[in-house]
Amino acid sequence: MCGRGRGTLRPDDFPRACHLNGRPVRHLNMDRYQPSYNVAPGFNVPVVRRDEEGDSDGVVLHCMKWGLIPSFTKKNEKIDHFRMFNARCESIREKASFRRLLPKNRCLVSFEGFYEWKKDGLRKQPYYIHFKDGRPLIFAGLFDSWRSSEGEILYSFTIVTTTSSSSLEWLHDRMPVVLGNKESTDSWLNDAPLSNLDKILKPYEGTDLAWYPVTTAIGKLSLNGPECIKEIQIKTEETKSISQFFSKKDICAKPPIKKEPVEATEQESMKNELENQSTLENKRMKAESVQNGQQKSVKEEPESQLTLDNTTVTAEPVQNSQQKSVKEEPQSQSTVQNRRMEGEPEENSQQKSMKEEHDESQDDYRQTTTKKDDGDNTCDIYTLSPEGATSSIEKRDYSEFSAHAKPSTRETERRHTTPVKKKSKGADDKQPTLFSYFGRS
DNA sequence: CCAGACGTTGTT
DNA sequence: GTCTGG
DNA sequence: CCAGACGTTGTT
DNA sequence: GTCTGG
Repeated sequence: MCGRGRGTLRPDDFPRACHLNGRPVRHLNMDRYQPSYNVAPGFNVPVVRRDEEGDSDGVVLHCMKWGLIPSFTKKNEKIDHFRMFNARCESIREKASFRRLLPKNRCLVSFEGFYEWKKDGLRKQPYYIHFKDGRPLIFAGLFDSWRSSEGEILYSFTIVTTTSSSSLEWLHDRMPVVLGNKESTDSWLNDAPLSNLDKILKPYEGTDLAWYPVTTAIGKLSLNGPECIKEIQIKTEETKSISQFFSKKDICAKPPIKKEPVEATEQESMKNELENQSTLENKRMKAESVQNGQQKSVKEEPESQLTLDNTTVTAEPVQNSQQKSVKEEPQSQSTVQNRRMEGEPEENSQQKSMKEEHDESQDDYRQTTTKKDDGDNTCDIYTLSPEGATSSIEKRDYSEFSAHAKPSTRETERRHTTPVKKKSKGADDKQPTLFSYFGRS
């Protein structure tokens, strides 16, 4: 589990997401960071760890390789980042590779979301799991360093996993340890004693997680743009027949036939337009991409939205039946939450190289604000540069982050989200609004 | 004493 | 490095 | 994590 | 199925 994630945060987002406002932050190897919607083990990923040098309360935003390479790895041994990209919390105290890291080598890993493949017989359907309000997830991590034969020091980390929360059991039996508040992140990062570990290395049972199915094309790492997190409609046997009935051309694989919305609400169709637009743009900036028949079929299927809706409309199977139905999937339906993508295909890629070890003093955190949606969702995010020598930035619509927190459409949004104990119509849960992290800086 | 392992997934 | 197995 | 290969002989 | 590569 947790072998893929979305890592498109800007460097400045990490300390804030980890509730480290005001503390000195050193940057290490951040020039290696290449944001991607499809991050896998072997990638360079920024983690936050304590700074042993300098100020005692300082932290380091340190770009490391995902996939632990223990320090005792043989010099000649081939390094394999896929062997230990996860660490079972049940075994970190025993296993030699992890145990030694517990005292002083803990770190925080931050992804906006992660992907999990649900096995349905032969099919494997990936889902994207994220916070409703779009704030990043914080995982418990452990890191190590290894000296290669060339004298190079390789830093790497692993993500601690635990059993799945009750709301995600239907998807998978394991999930990353999600540190949901400042108390837990501070505890993991700073607490030397391993006595309190059991308290924080538990499945995240908060009600503010959400998920939806995404294209199976994310299996290929070459797909690494926003289309990775575009919600798709599940193809059940039923839907297949229906869509076949309405359009035969699908099987004949004709040249690009523009979409044919069999049925779509107003916002749905609008969403589709936006997404089609963005897809084109992405293709343009993408080096290779898998652009072929299959991917096309995925996006040119605005139809099939109808069937799934009945499931949810009827009633939320929440309440008590929830825990029993491990088999059944409280899975997706159409959510309005992901109306993202760039509204303005402006290509304002400016060069900005992140400097090593550069200390920033951007203390304009406004995370105290509780403003909801001010309508301004544009800000800089990092996008892949062809060769990754330097990171380029592109202006685009950032609503994908905050859209999840849209107060409107609450009822529909609630479907694919963590079941709530009580379904009182009033206020949603008590989770703090933190998406202001992403206000343009 | 030395030698060898040291890990996670998931498995129609 | 550190633990287990022989 | 997923995707893709999975082989030999003999070769200008 | 199993191994390699990303």
